[in-house]
Amino acid sequence: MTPRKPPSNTARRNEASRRAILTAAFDLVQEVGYAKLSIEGIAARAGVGKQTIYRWWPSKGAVLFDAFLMLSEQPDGGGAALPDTGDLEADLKAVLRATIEELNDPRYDEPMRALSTEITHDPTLAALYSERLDGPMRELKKQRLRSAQRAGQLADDLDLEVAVDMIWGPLLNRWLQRGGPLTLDYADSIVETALNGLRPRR
Amino acid sequence: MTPRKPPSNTARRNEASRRAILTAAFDLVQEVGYAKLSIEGIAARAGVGKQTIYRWWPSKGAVLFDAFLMLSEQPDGGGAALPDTGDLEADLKAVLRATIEELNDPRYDEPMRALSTEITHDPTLAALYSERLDGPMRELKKQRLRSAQRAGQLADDLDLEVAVDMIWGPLLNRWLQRGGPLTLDYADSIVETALNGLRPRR
DNA sequence: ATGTCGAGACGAGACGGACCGTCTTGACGC
DNA sequence: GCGTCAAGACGGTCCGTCTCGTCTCGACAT
Repeated sequence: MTPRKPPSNTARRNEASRRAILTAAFDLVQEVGYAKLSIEGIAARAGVGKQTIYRWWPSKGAVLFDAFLMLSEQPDGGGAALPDTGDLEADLKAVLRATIEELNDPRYDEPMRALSTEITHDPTLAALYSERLDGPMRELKKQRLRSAQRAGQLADDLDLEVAVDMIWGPLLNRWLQRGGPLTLDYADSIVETALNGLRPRR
Repeated sequence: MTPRKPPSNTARRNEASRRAILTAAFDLVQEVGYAKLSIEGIAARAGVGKQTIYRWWPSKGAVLFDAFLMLSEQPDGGGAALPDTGDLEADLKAVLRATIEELNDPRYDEPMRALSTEITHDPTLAALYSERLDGPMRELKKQRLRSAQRAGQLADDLDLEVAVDMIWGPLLNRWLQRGGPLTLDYADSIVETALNGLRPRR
């Protein structure tokens, strides 16, 4: 029984193949849709042997995840902060509007749906996503809310985890479940309603 | 060229087979998971020919949808209303807690995730879901909120569509994306925060 | 009423094709 | 020489279509 090391020997790894695979996966899922995305298709599109994919990734979802990871690490040097003009409501509306436009962009819609689906059905991938992709972005959101909280614009005893869910949850849920059109007005309504609450204010 | 009627000839349809297929689909997806759910498996489990499934349903998702439809139409005579004791906050907490316990129930978790995934990737199925399953439930929610609105417990100019999203969206999104544990405390926090808003109240 | 008959739905499963995940080959680079 | 690489063969599963022989049903004639 050979011990068979885990595939952590990343030294000899071909970086060009890795990038080609991730790019092919992202492009393919957008073109053919989640249901018809296959490892064979990714390998063919990337000009790569199937074994090269199976050697380095445990599942289709893991490939997709790394594709997103590559895109998210690409821009500047790390995490740009959310806008902080002092006007919390305007800042949140701007961010939510941008999110909506990204979700409505056909280049990202299908790939993100695919990743969401993999996360839905794979707790391991979900943990990875929570740590590497959603986590940092979520931290930025909480940071912006904390700033507002210090300025007295948010309740002192507010649970920021819940607050983030209250603002982005409705949006993401409507998008994933196709519960209605994602319009800019909708973004504004969410922000206003979240900030003011459902009860009458006088 | 024979006119060949559309398959609306439901008269000759075998009701026993239909029920066996839907039951098998629901049970199987729970046992083997969404990824390994196959038409062949459903047919075998139901003791039915594959063609009988392909004859009446256009996709695996449609079968799953009908399985949920059968379960939802099973209980009493239609739509039981949401509790209305006059205490909106308590009523909403009770409903959300019940929802959480259902989402945490392993008998329903996997099947509902599967249906959600199909909806995510199939707009036709999403429309059907919105009309036949989510729609009626959503109507009950709005009805309860309207009652509270008339009692002056909710803002007069509140958009009830947005309000429903604000209350149930965060919960469903956290569940689907595995963004954290679904606890009863979380349900309470959502309700309280949604009602009061993020801003300080004085 | 009773018998005949055609149309469909039915269970079963054969069929070609797509993709799975593993394994083998020979070339290349460290 | 050893591990990765591209390429692709391999057995297996499931796809969606199709072909069987059986059955149930309704229409029509007797």
